[in-house]
Amino acid sequence: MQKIPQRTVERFFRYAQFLHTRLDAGAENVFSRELAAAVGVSPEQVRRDLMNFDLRGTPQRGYQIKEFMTELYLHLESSSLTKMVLVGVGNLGKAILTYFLHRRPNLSIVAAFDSDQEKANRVYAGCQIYHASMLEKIVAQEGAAVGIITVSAAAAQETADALVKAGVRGILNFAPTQLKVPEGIFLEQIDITLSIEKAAYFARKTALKEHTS
Amino acid sequence: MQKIPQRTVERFFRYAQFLHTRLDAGAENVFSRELAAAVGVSPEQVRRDLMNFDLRGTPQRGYQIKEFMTELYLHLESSSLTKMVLVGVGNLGKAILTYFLHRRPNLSIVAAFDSDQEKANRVYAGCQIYHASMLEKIVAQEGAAVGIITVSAAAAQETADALVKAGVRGILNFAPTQLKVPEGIFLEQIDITLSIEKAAYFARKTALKEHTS
DNA sequence: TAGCTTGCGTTAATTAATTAACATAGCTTT
DNA sequence: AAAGCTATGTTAATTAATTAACGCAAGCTA
Repeated sequence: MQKIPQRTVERFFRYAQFLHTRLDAGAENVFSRELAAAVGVSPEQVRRDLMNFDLRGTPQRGYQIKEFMTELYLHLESSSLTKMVLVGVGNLGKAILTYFLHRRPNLSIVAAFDSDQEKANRVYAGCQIYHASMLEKIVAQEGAAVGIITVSAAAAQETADALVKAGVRGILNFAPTQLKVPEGIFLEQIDITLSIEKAAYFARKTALKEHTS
Repeated sequence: MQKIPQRTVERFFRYAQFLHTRLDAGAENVFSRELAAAVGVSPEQVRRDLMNFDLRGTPQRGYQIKEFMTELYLHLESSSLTKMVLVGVGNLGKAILTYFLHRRPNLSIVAAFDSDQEKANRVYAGCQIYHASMLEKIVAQEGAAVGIITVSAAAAQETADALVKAGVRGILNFAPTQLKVPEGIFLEQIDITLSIEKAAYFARKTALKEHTS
């Protein structure tokens, strides 16, 4: 199986999401241009992505949605359960716990951690919260594959180190710091503040363009 | 002034963040390799980015941090205040309001909106919450440039339409749907669920690689 | 059944972005 | 003051990703 670039994988998940709604709506077939419109890319890009699959479409009908989804799930390996943990039960952490609760059947946040003794030994959104000192033990015990970091920037690196040490293979970092992780560990950074700043920047630029044109 | 690609702008903000900490630590100069390590890119990339600036460094000293920051702020236009609004005061919306409160001096969330009558006419994290029906009026009145969408996927598009109609030029969308906005409006999508799925996917891939190697 | 339409599948071209390479100028050292 | 070291500034090369182009097969129409 060939390695698929990150951007393409993202689009795969979006295709899957859209196909799900189409299937619920009773549709059996779908065209590349519909997928393109739903995901915000060009039809050519969709067809290009589909070269990764063993899937044939036809003119007039497009692709069979069921076949398409079978192929997608095969590649995305969504059939197996992936366990995740969350570290840092602040506002953002709580939001993610609530938001993500039972949203995806094959993904589960099996434990949360916080360094605050007050927050530990409680249950939030159906998720058990432990004290941070228990992190390595429980992550290893559960065999969690992904760690979600929602602690402060100052504590993010040591949290990441602990997660890696405990055996996770992927990290999703919401703290506004660039983390260092060993080779082979997947790292995704989501810096909300940075995104807001970026949006503000380009919004201003747009304003400027209107004035100068 | 030449147009700067989105990726580069992101790095600029990260440079700014790092330089701020260095300046606080009493440093006066900085090398490209230090910036590179802090931001997670190569030193060549840093120097390449700096070609956008009118800034000279020297061997042995690197770049003068103060000059660097002056140049950065000039390009990022961080001196002017940008007003933003947030729509959807759920868990995520509250997290962002709290998280972002006074974090950046030149960015301000001036109002929040929710379709729930219960939530309206209250103040959360120092931010006035209005009923959604007030959106267009207040956005236009305040001259907000950026809208942050933290409503459900179903309500996201109509929210975006209303924001655009009211005059915002940039939108940051946290709802898991691809939005359509007119040409010239900046759109940034942050799909947390998608990112989590992606992290799970690559974490599994990494695991697989270890078995087969 | 012949011709026409339509949208797929693939190859090619273009564009963007990253990485590498290297000449240059400033500082240090002796 | 000359030689050597160091990290910059820039150009070139490479790589990745998107966009365009177009032949082709499937089904519809008459």
